[in-house]
Amino acid sequence: MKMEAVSFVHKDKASAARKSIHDSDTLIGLSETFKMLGDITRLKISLALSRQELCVGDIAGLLGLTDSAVSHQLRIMKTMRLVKYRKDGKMTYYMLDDEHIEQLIRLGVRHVQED
Amino acid sequence: MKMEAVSFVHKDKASAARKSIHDSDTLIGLSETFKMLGDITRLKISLALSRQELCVGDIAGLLGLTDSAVSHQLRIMKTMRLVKYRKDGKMTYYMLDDEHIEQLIRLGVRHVQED
DNA sequence: TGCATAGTTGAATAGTTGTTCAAGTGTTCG
DNA sequence: CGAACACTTGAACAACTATTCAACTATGCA
Repeated sequence: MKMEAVSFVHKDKASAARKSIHDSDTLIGLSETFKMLGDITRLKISLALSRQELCVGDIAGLLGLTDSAVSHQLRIMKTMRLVKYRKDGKMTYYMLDDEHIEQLIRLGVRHVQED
Repeated sequence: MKMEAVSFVHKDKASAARKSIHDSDTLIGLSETFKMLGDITRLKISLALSRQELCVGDIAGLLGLTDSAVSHQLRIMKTMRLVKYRKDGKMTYYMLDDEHIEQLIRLGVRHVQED
């Protein structure tokens, strides 16, 4: 017989756990940041830009993708503030927008390579 | 006139960038790790488990999901080594498998909350 | 043994996402 | 101006993925 819609086996643990979960906005931002790095193309782009700015064509050549595919991803990464850009004549140079991204990748590498 | 299939505007920068890109296995592992945290349900589960172990039903109750949905995600997280578990009678208690995950989330929060 | 509880699993479905292709913008240079 | 270059954009398609539902296993308890 259930007296409530949601029954917990461990009410105490559950309420402690609830405190660990951030507000909805932070949560959505967090998952979107991880989603950005969860795609292998965007991850490669992030790594390629970790040492220097690059133009779209160079990224495409480097990763074996079309300019269009790269441009689409860069647009997403731009709106998510992973990259910023500067224009110089015909060229658009992209660079990482945030030092956290590099730290996230470095920490991720440790997770993957240990064990 | 193109003399090669792939032409770079900046050959020097491109070759420098190439060095920043990890081997294929690391890259795949990395993107899969980020993909795990990129889903908001798995992210919430990770956060819920960041302070204590929980059973499937409590996670489901906490997050407003069915046991089944949680179980499916936990299976994926288990194979990706994000969580481990112990069985005690009817119950299965899940916990985080790696301290890197918590660090990744903390770093991600900084990225999201700082402008 | 029988029944409730706790969780797992497989199939199906609905939604999301990454790439491609074709067409477009804006800039440089002769 | 006109052609070439360096992207950008929108639509369409294929692939992937998260949840649901129903059926199933396994344990505990009366």
